[in-house]
Amino acid sequence: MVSIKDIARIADVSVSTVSRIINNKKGVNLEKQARVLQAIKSTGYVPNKAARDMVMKRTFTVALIIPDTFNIFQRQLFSNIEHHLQKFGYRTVFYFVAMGPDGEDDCFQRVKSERTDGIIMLQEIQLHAFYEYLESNKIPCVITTFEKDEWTSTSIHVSEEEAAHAAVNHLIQLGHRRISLICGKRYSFSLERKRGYRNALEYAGLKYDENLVVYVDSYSVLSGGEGMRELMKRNTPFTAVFAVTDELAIGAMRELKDHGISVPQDVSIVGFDDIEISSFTIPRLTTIRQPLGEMAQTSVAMIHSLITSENHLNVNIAMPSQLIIRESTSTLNGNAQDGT
Amino acid sequence: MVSIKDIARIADVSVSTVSRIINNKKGVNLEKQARVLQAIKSTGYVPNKAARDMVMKRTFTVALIIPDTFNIFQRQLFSNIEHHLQKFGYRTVFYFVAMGPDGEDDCFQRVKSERTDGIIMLQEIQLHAFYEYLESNKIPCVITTFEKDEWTSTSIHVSEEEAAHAAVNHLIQLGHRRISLICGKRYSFSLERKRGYRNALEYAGLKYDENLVVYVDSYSVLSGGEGMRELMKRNTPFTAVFAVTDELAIGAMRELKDHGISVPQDVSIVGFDDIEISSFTIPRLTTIRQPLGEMAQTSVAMIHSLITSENHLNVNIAMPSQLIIRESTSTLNGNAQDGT
DNA sequence: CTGAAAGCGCTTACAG
DNA sequence: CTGAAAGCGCTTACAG
Repeated sequence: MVSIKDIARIADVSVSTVSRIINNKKGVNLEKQARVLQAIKSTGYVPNKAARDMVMKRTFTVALIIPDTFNIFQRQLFSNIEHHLQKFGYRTVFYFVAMGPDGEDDCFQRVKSERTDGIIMLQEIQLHAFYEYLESNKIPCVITTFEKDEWTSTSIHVSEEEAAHAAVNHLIQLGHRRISLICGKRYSFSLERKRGYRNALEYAGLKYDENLVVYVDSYSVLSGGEGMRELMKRNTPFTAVFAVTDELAIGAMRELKDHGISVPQDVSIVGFDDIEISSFTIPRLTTIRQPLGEMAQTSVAMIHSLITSENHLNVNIAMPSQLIIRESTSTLNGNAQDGT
Repeated sequence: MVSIKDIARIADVSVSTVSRIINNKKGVNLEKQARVLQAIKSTGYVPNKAARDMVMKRTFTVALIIPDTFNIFQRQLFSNIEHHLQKFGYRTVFYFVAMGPDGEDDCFQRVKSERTDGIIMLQEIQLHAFYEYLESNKIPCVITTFEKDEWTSTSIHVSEEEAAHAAVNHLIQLGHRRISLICGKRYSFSLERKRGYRNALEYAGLKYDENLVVYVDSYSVLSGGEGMRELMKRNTPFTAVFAVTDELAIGAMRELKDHGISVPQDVSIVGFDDIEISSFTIPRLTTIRQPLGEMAQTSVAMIHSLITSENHLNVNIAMPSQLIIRESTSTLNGNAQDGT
């Protein structure tokens, strides 16, 4: 494996000047520069990243922390972030963290051992020591898709509660009164979306009914089906449902279809996230669009600023979400069924 | 940032013995061991990966090369691979490569600079120098989801052509004679699936008709819709379609629906890959299942073996695929329309 | 069993 | 403008 010494030898200069040329420092003899460039070209030499990282105490990479069970929205988001990061010259390393203390600990070990320049978190981690570490070592960190109250950091997110409120209110405006909720207990986004659901109900003078809410284990299409099945078993009539993610909504629609219940004629349904596939389902899904591209772009702009600037001013950015009305919701009319 | 020297000082031993303890070498005084373990615990010390990588000339990570436009199947696959890699103690670093020479070159620079222990390729790269580099530096590499003829390496894949043949033959068995193809020109898998389509037709004594095949730019749901739109413009009647990926098929189904054409009553459709969502579409999609889990597992088993063993025996593994019949295909009956 | 020393491949003051 | 030297944080022979 060719090293900087080889280049120095071939070009008949010192390693210092090779290093200078590689790093575009000004003031090198043009003739020598030509010689080393030639040597680099002929050998295909590329500096060893590990060596450079060690001495510079910078890695030019940022870590992206995400749940190993990432859903489609998160996937679209991290693709986007990776792309922007690359434009800024950063590499991205993904830390997929498994549920529970062990997963978090693995992640923590990696941040300590790999020393990335910064961190973007798409998932909450509980481990207290983690935040202490970031703080005491002044490691730039931006949180995206949620906020963390106990920890001041810059975060980029949508007003989950408000957005969910808008989704449910859409259903209420259409005349629905018995609105089910499919949600989960993990991750703050679900809790907040549930709160938005509840608020919208109360705001409209509707009673919150535990029988109309079902909790599922994950936010996948499969869970959406399970949630709907559970709901239908309960014999509590409903004419609309708010699913806390699009995937859940898609699974729920599938299950309804299997029971001969039509969307939106019999039951209206609204999701959350506006993932790609949601404009292609049959029927197309009404949902809340998160400004994915903007969130990604802002996240990397912020992490870059945090990495390169002296004063770490933390900001909390709430981005606007938008209700996208498509085909899965309609007015409650006379022949709407009970969904049972 | 605490280093090995700090631990040595705190525990009052040499850095050598700290290193020995960290790396679980046998034969260290138990009392000293206790002291350094205590020091490590109290300081939260974790070895610097960059330093270790440099001196050991190993990184304990494998690179996963994938197209930056990865589709859902590829996403499921790389998630799976990452997971298995982790079980073997490897880290995964993703190289998303953009289409074209620049993208490939970036990727090549990264493999040269980051020196991963091995490489798993989910995407073909053309650059000749790349393979020369791998070869001359004896860098283990496994290719998954395709084969590369000019380059002997271990590869894991499905018999694309055969599988496509089976998909189209299913349509033929159902009585279809005018079968469209939605495919692309990029990536070998599409070419091979097209070949399977053609073979199946000829095998059944059916004529291959260019008017029935449409080429799309990507393998996304969006492109599926575009392909179908194009097909319908041509006024060439068809009663069935084979889409080279599930996403294409899903997009095509959506487009048909918009034109009031029912699947499978009017037109039958079969996809390829069996991505998760395909069991939840309306109607559920008939498709070819690739043994995703097995492919992932085998890929990492092979790369691990290549990394750890002396003799690099290359193997070419063809895994079985399976036709999954669901709701999007049915027999051609009297009232089937022409699809125009 | 254990420490001092050399070395991995770089970058960066420091002289000249 | 440029080279010799020190040093980054590790591991691994090599003595003892």
